[in-house]
Amino acid sequence: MARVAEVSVSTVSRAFTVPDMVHPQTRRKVLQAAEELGYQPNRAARGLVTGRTGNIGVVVPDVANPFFSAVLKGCAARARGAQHVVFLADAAEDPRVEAEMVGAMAKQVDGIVLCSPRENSAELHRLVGTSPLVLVNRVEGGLPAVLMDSADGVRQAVEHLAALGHRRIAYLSGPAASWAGEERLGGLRAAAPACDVEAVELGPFPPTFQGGIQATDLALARGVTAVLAFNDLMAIGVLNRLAARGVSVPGQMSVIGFDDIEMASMTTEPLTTVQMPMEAAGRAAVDMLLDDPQPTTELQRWLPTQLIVRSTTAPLPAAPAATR
Amino acid sequence: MARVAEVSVSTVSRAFTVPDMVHPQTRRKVLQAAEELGYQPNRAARGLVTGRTGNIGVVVPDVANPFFSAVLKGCAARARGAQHVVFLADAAEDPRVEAEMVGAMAKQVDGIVLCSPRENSAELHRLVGTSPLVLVNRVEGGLPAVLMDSADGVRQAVEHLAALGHRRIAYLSGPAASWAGEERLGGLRAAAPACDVEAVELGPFPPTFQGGIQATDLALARGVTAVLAFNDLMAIGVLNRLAARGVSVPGQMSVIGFDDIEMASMTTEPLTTVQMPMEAAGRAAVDMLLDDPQPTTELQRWLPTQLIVRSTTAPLPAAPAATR
DNA sequence: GTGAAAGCGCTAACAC
DNA sequence: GTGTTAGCGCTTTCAC
Repeated sequence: MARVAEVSVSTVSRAFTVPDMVHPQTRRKVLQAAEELGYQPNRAARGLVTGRTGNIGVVVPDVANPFFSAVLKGCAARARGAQHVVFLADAAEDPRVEAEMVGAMAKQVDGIVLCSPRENSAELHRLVGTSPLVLVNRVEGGLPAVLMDSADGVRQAVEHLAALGHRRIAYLSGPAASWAGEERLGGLRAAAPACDVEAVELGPFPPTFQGGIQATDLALARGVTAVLAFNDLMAIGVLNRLAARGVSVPGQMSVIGFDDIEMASMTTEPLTTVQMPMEAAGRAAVDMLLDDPQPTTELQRWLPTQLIVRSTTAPLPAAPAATR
Repeated sequence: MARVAEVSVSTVSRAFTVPDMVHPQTRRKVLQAAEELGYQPNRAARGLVTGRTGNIGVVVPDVANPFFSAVLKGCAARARGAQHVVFLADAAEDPRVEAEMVGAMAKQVDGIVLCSPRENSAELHRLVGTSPLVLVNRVEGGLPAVLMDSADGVRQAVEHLAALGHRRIAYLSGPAASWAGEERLGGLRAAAPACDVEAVELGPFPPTFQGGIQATDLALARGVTAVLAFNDLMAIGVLNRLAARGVSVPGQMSVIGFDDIEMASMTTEPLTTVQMPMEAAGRAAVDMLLDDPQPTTELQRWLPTQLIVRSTTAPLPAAPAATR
């Protein structure tokens, strides 16, 4: 390459890294030679000497889960904008694999985004030594993190239902160990009394379609007029089971989900849901990893959630006029 | 590291790459020191000298699309099994980005899996020089590829409908440029006459929920008794529109989708669909990239598709007994 | 079985 | 502005 362009290797290097430092004419010569040869600087070799690889790692529990693939998409988009490539690790929901993958990527990336890590506190802190880390959807000690304000989402949902006249609603919780789940529960316990509604906490249930089915019968037995599910998948299960049991939505029962996976708006009854900004979270995480020159910046970045009202929520027929 | 273990760097290297070549006792010493220091060989540096990076690249048009995230998951799983890590590129449905990403990854990977590449033939062949390539869901010149037998899937679907007594069915085509679409059309044109059914080709439509809505009215106007949609997303749109227009499924109209994205089985009417082995395709692609010592192996790997019959297809009420 | 030395492709001083 | 040189962390001859 250097030979073809008739310059030294350093000039080639400079032409790519600090273009203003080489004579415009020389630069042209180099770039043209590169074009002909299809030459591109070897990023791995570059990383070896600069210490910066131009790669960022992303670890998710399951790529096929739309929640995580959305985060991943956000990461990929921002990484590309910053001329970085992303290293993906699918941890298959296994904490050990998670740690192992972080190790494997560590030396090859400038930082790692860990989505909803399943590992325990100690293990997590051990990994920090390996490579800069940013957590998504989990808080842990003093580690930088991107969080979504689930608690506020719950508040919005509860206020919405209360305004519609509902006075007794069920919350269907997801996995017990989930950080987001804790947050939501907290939000619920704060919002319910404030809105003068009674919250019936049910669960934990698996955060799946089946979990929703299972939860529905319990909710029905408790005489609530509205249901707030841990996520959209569960909410869709609820919708299904309610239909099967002849309960009309939103006539007899209002239903709200969480996450807003795309398909939730496509069911026969478009689902009222609390939207989680997953792509934005991915982007924010990469941002924190990359343009954080001074580590004194805010350690946690909170992203707002937003209630999207669709056709599965409606006023209670017997509800008094909203004058109050 | 070498100092801590009190051996030379070469011995450390050997302890990791050719363990049998070092004295068991020395090996223990090295491994133990590595454990203490949390040392792991730098894969990038290793790649520099061996020429093998231990990375494989995967580029998809859109990670958030469940079809591609499934393929990606397959790739990631197999890569991990082969001690490789995957480089992900989300091309954002843009052919130029696709090419650019291939270039960026080329020197850093042992091979690249290109999923449903949007680029033209010439560009694709140009990229081959950069790095070993395996295509998924597209055939192109003499390039190695993993394909799913869509044509056969259509045959199964048509046979199924024919056996149920349907004699006039609509096929809702997706994007005109899609290779898989061409395949399916071919399968349709072969299977329909053979099964004595009349196929009404409609479209192209966008391969989305909306596309399905749009297509439904056309299909209804053509007096068909069954519909075969380009993919599940469209099929769900169809289901929706049919419900809105008061057409009962499967009573008055049978509906079949393609892909089997997970959610298709969760709608109120679980969708009959032709299942595409997306994860398997990802695994196969990585296999072809990695354990292909002799490039004379089969160039194309065909994966079977399978019709999953669920509740959106049923016999035509007026259907004659299947004696014929 | 182990060490010394060369070199993978690149960047970063340091000269000129 | 440009060339020379050292060296990033590793593997791989080639000695011993």
